Amino acid sequence: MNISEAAMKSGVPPKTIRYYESIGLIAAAPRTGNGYRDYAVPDVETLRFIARARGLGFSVEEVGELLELYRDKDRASADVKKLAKTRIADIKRKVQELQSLQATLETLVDCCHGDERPDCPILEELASEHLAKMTDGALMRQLKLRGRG
Amino acid sequence: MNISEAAMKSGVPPKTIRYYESIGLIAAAPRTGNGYRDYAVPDVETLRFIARARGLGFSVEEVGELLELYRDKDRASADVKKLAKTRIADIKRKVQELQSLQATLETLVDCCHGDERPDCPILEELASEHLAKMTDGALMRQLKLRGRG
DNA sequence: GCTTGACCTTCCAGTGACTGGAAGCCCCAT
DNA sequence: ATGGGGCTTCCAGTCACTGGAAGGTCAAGC
Repeated sequence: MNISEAAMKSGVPPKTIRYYESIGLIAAAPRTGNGYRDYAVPDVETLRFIARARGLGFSVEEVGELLELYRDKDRASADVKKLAKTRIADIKRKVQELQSLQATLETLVDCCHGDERPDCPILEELASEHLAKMTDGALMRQLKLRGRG
Repeated sequence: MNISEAAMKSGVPPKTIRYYESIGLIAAAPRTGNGYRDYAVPDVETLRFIARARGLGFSVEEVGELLELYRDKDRASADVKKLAKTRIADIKRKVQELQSLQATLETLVDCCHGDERPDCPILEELASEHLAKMTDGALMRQLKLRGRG
């Protein structure tokens, strides 16, 4: 089948399939006489596997590991569990971070009258030294987390 | 003061300060005789403002708006409040998304025996059609959210 | 047979928000 | 004058795609 059919059946856009091939996440598809990529049912299954794992927040690199593990008959399920647990820990950290962000913003919004008067508590808070220690910590954690979620 | 001193006082790394200048988030700093960037106290304050706003999860573009609003004497605090509220909504959505991801992963991990046996519920779930509807929805939302946090 | 339009191919560039590194000045202390 | 740190610029890379241009291919309709 053509790439667009594989895309439809797997839920992975054609561009992304080509991209996955280009980075070596999936093997290069065989070509038909006209040079078109030719996919079979197992390829679509692999793509669905990838889509699900990505949907669960695994990075492309981690998906690569999962695929290896998946194909490896002697894989230890402990490895997979470990990968999933790491992900859960990442998510928990991220959620906490976001919730403290949310609390701060909500406090700010609650203090903001929100009419046309030019003095705004949010901007004042942003400009003041007050928030500094708090958000610098948050910023640092944010910076370290970045590229991870 | 030199860029590294401004960096230390503001908590924004020199590279990042130059980057902010290059994208026009901050004005180009005046130069001393030797071509070094020369910063004053208000510049550091601006950088701290930026650092705090970024720490609160505002995108660089949004920080630009906040800075404009901050400098604009006739700004309406309603505009700022709106921006903050949008951010809160974004965060809430993201948190929910992450929590449902977490729940799914935890279910999977709980079902995974985690020993050396090669059959692993996580991989089976990933490979099966079961999870499809669930994570496809998550994937789609994920895709739409991407680049937003 | 020709056109049209929808496929497919490749490659290049851009996203956001930086970060690393190279090459090359500049300044100060020893 | 030599060393070690500044500073400057620009280029490239990160992550996971996505958009678009330029061009080849295919099936349908006239």
